[in-house]
Amino acid sequence: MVTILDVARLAGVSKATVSRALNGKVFVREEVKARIMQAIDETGYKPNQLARNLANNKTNSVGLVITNGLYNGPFFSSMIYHAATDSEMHGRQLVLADGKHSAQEERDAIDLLLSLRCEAILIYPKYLTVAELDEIIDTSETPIVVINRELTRNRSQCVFVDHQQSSERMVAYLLAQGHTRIAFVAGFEGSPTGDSRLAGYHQALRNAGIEPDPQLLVRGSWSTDSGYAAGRELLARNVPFSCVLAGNDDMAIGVAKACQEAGLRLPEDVSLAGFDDSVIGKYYNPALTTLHVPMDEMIRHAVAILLLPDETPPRAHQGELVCRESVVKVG
Amino acid sequence: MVTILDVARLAGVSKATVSRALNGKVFVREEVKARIMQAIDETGYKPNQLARNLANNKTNSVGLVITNGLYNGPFFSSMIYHAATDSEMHGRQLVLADGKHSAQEERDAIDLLLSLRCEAILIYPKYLTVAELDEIIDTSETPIVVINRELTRNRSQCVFVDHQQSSERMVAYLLAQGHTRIAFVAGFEGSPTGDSRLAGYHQALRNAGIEPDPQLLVRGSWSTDSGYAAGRELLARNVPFSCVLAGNDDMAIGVAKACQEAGLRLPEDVSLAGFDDSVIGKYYNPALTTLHVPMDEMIRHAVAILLLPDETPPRAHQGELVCRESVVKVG
DNA sequence: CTGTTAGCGCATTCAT
DNA sequence: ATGAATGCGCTAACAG
Repeated sequence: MVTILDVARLAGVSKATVSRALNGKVFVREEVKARIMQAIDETGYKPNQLARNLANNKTNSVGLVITNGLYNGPFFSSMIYHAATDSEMHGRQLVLADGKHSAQEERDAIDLLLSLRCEAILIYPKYLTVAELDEIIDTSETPIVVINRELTRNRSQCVFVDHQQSSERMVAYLLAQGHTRIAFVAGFEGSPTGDSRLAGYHQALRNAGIEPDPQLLVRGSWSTDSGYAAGRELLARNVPFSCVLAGNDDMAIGVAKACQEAGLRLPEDVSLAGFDDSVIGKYYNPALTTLHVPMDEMIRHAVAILLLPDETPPRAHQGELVCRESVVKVG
Repeated sequence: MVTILDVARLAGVSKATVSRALNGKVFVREEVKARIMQAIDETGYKPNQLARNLANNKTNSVGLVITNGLYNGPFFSSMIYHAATDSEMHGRQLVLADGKHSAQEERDAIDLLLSLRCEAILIYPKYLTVAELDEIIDTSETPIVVINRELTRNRSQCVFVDHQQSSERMVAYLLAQGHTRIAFVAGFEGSPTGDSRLAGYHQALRNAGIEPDPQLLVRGSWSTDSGYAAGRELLARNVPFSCVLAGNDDMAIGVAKACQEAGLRLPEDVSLAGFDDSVIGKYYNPALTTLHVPMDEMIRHAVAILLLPDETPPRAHQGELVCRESVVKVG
């Protein structure tokens, strides 16, 4: 491996001068600089970022922890996209770490990023609880921001939308369209996002004086496949409903498939809605009514909190109802 | 920052002993080890991976270069997913770098990963040509594997499928269904993948004695939005066709939207097919006929070439025709 | 403006 | 089995 010393010798200067010529903070005679550049060319020298980082005690990188199984699918791909874009905008490199399948592994992923000396860490938790996250942030010297959880103590270290309220708004809209028998495809049992959306569904129904029918509740696990399975389960129960609200768009599209296989037409026979506003919903036939989650805005905010803490006040993010063709008026 | 020295002092041993206790290659008395572990606990010591990497001259990481604008969308999300999974399977960490918007920036991304001392690099090129990639690989000491290009010299350093042949098979199938007026939505001008698929389309038509009609060719840029625009453009030309083949599934779904808006029913009035076999195609209504690209298999192979070069013979990857509902027989 | 010296935190000789 | 010394490649004082 060719090091800075090789370049220095070839150029007939000291290591320090090469370093200075490269980093440009201190002036180096043009003539010397030229010799150095030529030596770099000849040797094919590439600075060792590792050594540089160690000497500077900084890495210019931000870490992102998400559960591997979730990279797939439009939601997380959009998240990685924005995390990478925004990091680079601040001159930082994004490093991914896998939260895998347990709270412990999510901790391990954070530790890995910490040991890599990332300047800041972004986490979209799946298993770690709010209490655990608060604890981790309390004891961490490097800034950590949590996406999609409302923390108790470190309220400025998180970005999120109010899923329950969003869900209430969605259900209120469905009710306003005349639907009273609204089925709900929940997410994972224990998923805070899923639970909040479910709670919003229940709340909105009760606000309208409707007692939720447990027969109208099925569970999926966020994927399109699971939505399809949930849809079939719902249909097999043979209970009447005029509308299905799925915990996210992916599942909604799975439900649509199940309905169509059963000979139901969308939206004539059954209305359908989801959450997240993923790209496909816009192009699906019928175009999917959904609740937009401003991922771009949230990630931009999260990265700003990490990297420019003084200039970044906490602020709320709002979901937005997107009405398209998949929901029709009834009654 | 708590270092190995703090731990050593607290445990009343030398840095070397702590290091040994941690790495486990050399035996350390159980009793001493216990003291060290306790000291680690008390101090909250986290090894500095940077320093460790520098001392070891290895990083346990593999880099992935792709163009940022492409992270989005199911195709690349699946790629990142598999790259991360397979890397971790080999005990390596995935580091993303952005190829941005030019060949130079793709080079820069590689250089960044090189300077980070990644052990190996994976690149899904967009701007760099085969000749340039061959040149880069020739002069690089760290292994580089190119995804989705057939290299000229470094034939064992790339994984790809034959897009032209796949496309020919697809078009042959469409012809066999009785379609003779088949429109084609190409990708970027100059995209090797897009050009190969287009070439396959032309070849298959000529094989069947049909002269390609330029009126049936439109261009998109891989995104669903661009497919929609291309679809509208095609319809505006007012030329007859019974089938549209899009350069990828995303664009196919955009085309579908355009057709439906024009009052055409799928697949009764127009058949539709794509490439890639993205998740949504399976659930789309009608389910999309497509050509499966074995991304999982290709990435697994690529990572194996990088990390286990001796055990990994080069081999061809095959696309596979997936016939679903969006294409119907005519005539 | 440039050379010399001293670390950054850790792993790894060589001693003992 | 453990300690002391050395070096990984680079940057940052400190001199001149």
